[in-house]
Amino acid sequence: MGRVPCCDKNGLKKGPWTPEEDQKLIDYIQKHGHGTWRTLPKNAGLARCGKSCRLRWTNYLRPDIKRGRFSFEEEEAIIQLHSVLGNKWSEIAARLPGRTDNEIKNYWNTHIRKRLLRSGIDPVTHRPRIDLLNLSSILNTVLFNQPAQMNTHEFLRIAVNLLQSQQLTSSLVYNPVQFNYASQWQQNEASSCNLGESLATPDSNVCYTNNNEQPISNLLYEGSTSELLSDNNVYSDHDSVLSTPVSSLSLTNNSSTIINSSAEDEKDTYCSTYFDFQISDLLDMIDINVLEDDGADTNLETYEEGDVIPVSKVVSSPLTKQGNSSSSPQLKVNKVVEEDVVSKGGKKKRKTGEK
DNA sequence: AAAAGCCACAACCGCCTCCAG
DNA sequence: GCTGGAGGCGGTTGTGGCTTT
Repeated sequence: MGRVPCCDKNGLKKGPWTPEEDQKLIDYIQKHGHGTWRTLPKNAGLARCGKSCRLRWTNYLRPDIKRGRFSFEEEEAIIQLHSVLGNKWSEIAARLPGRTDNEIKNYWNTHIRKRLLRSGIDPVTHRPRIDLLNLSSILNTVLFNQPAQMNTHEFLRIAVNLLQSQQLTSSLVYNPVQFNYASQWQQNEASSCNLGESLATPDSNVCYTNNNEQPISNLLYEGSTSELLSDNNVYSDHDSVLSTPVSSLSLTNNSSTIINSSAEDEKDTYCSTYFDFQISDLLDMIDINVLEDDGADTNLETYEEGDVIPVSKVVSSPLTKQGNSSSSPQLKVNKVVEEDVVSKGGKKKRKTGEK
């Protein structure tokens, strides 16, 4: 009773496939089909087990496999499908023609998952991470019980989470779609920017740059969702996207965007900056301005990374606010977000985008 | 130039379900 | 109805290649 074992593990080759082995497998399947994988290796003259042949074919050699970088649409689909299906890679792959479950799984683990984590999103639940949200209570404790000092990183980490936790549902930061426009931007070589629904924030929430002049919707090219952006009151200081690589950030209590400018020849920098825009990244890269007393710009003090900020002083007075913003507390980040160039292999190159 | 660090991904491992025997 | 192999699937790891030091 029972069947012949799939393969005798003794003497069967393991490890990377050689071009010769690949060609044997391709030739055999093109002529005969794969049939039963158990018998295929012997018939094809391969010293591999059937399972290894099946994986090699389905994950790599199959002619309908789409190789190369995941597109914006594919990345968006993966995130959305994962939020519904979880780690059902085969089901996700079934909805992405030409992509294998293995490829999607790898892409998730090496790219998307890390980005979600860095932005405070639990990659399993697609919701804000509880451990980060709890920082708001820590901040309250600091404020009301023991005025203390902490460095820039600690302060920002707490303050940002406090502000965001007040408006979870509409917060860009907690919407995984935030990555979409980064990818879109990169895909189109800085010629378009799809901010997506996640930027559709209430009218009262305003993001500003140093020189509020142009709505950021003016910067958008094809693929933009202008109808969602028209009331967002997100501004930049130039009117052309090609000459306005965005490289700094403003935060409000429930919306955010990247704002600033640099030279046209820095399009790649622009892309990279967008691509890696994360709140948590910013904490390592920025200066902040804090109003001393009544909100007047002249009273701004600039803190450098690593500086110690008296938290009680900062939060007891209004955080930086400009223009016709709402009365919500704001934290204004004036300085540069460094680009984070993703390299092929090896460490990431991190250059300063500071002008 | 060499060593170390790091990343991406192909491939393997082990478990589960299905179904032939 | 039971057994155990095939196929499918998700998790994990090994390794080549690139960057940094």
